[in-house]
Amino acid sequence: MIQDVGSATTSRRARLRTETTAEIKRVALELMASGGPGSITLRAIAREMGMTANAIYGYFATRDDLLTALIKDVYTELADTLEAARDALPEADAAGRILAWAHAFRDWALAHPQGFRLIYGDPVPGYQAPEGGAAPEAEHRVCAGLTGLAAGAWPEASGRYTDDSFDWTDFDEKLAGEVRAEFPGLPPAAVALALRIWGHLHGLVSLEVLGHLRAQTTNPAKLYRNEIARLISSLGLTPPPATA
Amino acid sequence: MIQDVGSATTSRRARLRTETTAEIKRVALELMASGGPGSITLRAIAREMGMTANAIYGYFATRDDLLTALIKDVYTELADTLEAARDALPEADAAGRILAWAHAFRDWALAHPQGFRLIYGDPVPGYQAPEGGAAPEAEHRVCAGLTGLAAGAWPEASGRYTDDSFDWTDFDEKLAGEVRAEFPGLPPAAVALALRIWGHLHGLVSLEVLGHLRAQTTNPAKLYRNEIARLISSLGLTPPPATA
DNA sequence: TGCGGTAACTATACGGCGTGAAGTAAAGAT
DNA sequence: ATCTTTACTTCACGCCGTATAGTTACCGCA
Repeated sequence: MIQDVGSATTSRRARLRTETTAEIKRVALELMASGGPGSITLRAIAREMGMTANAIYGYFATRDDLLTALIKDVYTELADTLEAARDALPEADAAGRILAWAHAFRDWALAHPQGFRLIYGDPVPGYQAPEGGAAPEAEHRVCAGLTGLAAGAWPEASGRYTDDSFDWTDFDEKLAGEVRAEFPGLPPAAVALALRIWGHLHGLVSLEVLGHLRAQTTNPAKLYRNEIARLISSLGLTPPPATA
Repeated sequence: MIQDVGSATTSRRARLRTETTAEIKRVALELMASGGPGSITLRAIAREMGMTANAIYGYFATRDDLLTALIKDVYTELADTLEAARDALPEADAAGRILAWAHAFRDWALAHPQGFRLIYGDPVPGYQAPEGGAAPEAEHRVCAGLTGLAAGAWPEASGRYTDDSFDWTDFDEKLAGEVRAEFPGLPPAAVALALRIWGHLHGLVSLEVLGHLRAQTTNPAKLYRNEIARLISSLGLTPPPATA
């Protein structure tokens, strides 16, 4: 059973440490999946791992630190999923990419409702997000990805947004810089469009996942499809034929 | 100091009971306003009232029951606010009513962020909403109010929604019944429109209030105004001139 | 006027929570 | 072989919701 499993560059200690950290997060996500973000508890995690709750303090300074790490991981996974769905279609297919992104978003949220709550809901009792949100990086990626979608649609859509009076100073400096570097010539109105798209998608999905739509419609999927089709149309693109 | 303050129909006991119930809720809302929904605690309420935590069990069977009552109250207050803002303008001014409703929604959310979290966020640790949401009635009112807005815009907007394939069975039976009674001739596509409008507004406002927009835009108000203007335009109505 | 019922409230207790302080045993470094 | 660091446990504190039992004060009725 004695064998060399680790690389030579990391010590055995560091390896064990990494593995234990990963296990803590894995167990925490399991608890969340079965009981919601509120059931992420140091004591429950420790119980599951055959440890004492205080042992976790060797890996995370506080429960909120653990939650922050989890939020970052889950949010990053969401961003990966969305970008993968978008990049499965050619850049030229602007409408298809928006459609793919939007459905990937809803599908992910329905498949991981507790993860969605963790990211977008009020997470847990007294959790306070550390300065400017827990996962600004992933949030930024999502926003930049949406701006990419808007940029793809801009040739057709720009004519409908000439009366917008947005300015680069209306947006986060870092975000604006990235967008201007990646899409030269794209006006600030396109970023506003991206954020509005985010609002549309997030609004319907969060209402659905958090249960506020259940009492109104029996067919949230149809509502969402309709929303996306109208969104694509409003950009001057051709929506795909409706499917049941 | 001895005087008759209550009405003859309610006993002194019942009066005190009502007052105490109201005080519990009032203190709970104060705690929420200062520390978020998570700091609504039976013990904290009792402390504030100079009582024992267990005394509250005489008024609410459980902490979740209290939370449910609070959600209902706050949601009802929101619905009142929205309807009042809408009804301040004549029915003929469809665009103005949508505008008023939308801004009342955001203004309320920004003025009562903790109330917004209570209603729309994941409320508190282990809170489980009792069968179909805590405040189905207020939720219904909001939805019906939005449908009223859609109905007001329908003469101008209907032409853009002829290709929608919504059916009355796509919506909650009770909601559909009310809508058909109040707005005869209004097609189910108008209810879908109302829900989509809700999604738009809720999406941007919840992103802003829950802090997910802060890292992207420095001017969420402008973004929201733009969203509403485009929404009104997309209905074939004339948006009001933009103001700073 | 007095008595019985009941409503309102307290006292005590249990288990669970995050977290701090102190101690222990094993692993690594020298 | 000794010293240091790491991983972990034990104990403790003050929070939490809530169950059970006991106490007090008021109300209606004789």
